[in-house]
Amino acid sequence: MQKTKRLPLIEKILTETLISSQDELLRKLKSKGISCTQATLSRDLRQLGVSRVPDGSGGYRYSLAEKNASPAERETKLHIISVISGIVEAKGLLLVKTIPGNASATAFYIDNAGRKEIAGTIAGDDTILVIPHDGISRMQVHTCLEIILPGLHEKLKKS
Amino acid sequence: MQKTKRLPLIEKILTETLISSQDELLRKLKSKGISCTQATLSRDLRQLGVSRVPDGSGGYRYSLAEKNASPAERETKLHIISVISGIVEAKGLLLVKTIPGNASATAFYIDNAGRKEIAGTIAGDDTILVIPHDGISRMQVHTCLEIILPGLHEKLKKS
DNA sequence: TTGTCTTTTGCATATTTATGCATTTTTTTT
DNA sequence: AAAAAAAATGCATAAATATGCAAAAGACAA
Repeated sequence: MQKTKRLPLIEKILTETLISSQDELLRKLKSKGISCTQATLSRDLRQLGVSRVPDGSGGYRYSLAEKNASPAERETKLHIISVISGIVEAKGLLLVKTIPGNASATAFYIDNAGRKEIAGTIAGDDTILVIPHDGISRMQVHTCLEIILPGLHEKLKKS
Repeated sequence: MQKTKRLPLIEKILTETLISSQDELLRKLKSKGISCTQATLSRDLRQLGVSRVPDGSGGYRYSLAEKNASPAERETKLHIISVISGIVEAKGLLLVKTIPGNASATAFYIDNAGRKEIAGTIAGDDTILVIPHDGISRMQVHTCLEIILPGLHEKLKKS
């Protein structure tokens, strides 16, 4: 399944390059070894929350919401990612492990992302319990976290 | 020419209502007495810098850049508008009059809008000189200012 | 493993959005 | 005021994007 590779790559491309159509993105992806159809991209972009904004000179560009985020916010995100040591699943819930003392800041960050997939979080000292809403699948939670904190899924401990 | 009424109305509608397609916006406009075609709307939205963003539940919505702006920023805009007493044209340039002492803050605001139509501004105590780039028509400058500070054109002193 | 259920994906196509061109309206110049 | 230039707009259509449906791939439980 390509999606777990594709989404992060799309995010990366969008931050590094000026993309103005899905076909253009499609070609960029292919040149990096990932190929799919425009239909799939359309769905990916929606899932990633990517918006299409006028570029001010007659064209359009695709833009990650982050672009509008302040440098401080981007900083925070990187910090949060660096502080997470692993993810494990148990009882249909998700446990995010951080280095000691960082759980509550991380939980706060996740809460504030405002994703409707997540009902809430409970943080100890180095562990966060992420509670998904009813009807949200494990897969949806993963994708959701991947959107909030790209690259996170690589820290998933398989059971 | 409807455009001077249409653009501000579009902005108003977008801040008040959730719009998810140009046709929907078209109908809303018609219900408020302004009618045009989808083609015109497409051009308007581009000019206003309106972007189309995933709404997080499978659909899309049109969003003014402002939506992403902080409340403080919106506050500032309202304040700036309230402080402008009039606009006059002279020698192909634009003079914006403010209440005394407010010119430089206003000029700063205009500069920071980052519009390419405007080369720069010079502020005194209660007057700002707005200098458009070569090749930018009076009309373009007006529209540009209308985008930065909606409602402004009503303060234009006819010559 | 086998069958069941969920997710991902492509294909074909519907829907939506953008645009070239011609026309009308507005602005600017003479 | 008349002529010339620029801008706005609609129409028809091109281009881009989204989506229903079916097939394939993967996850999961028994």
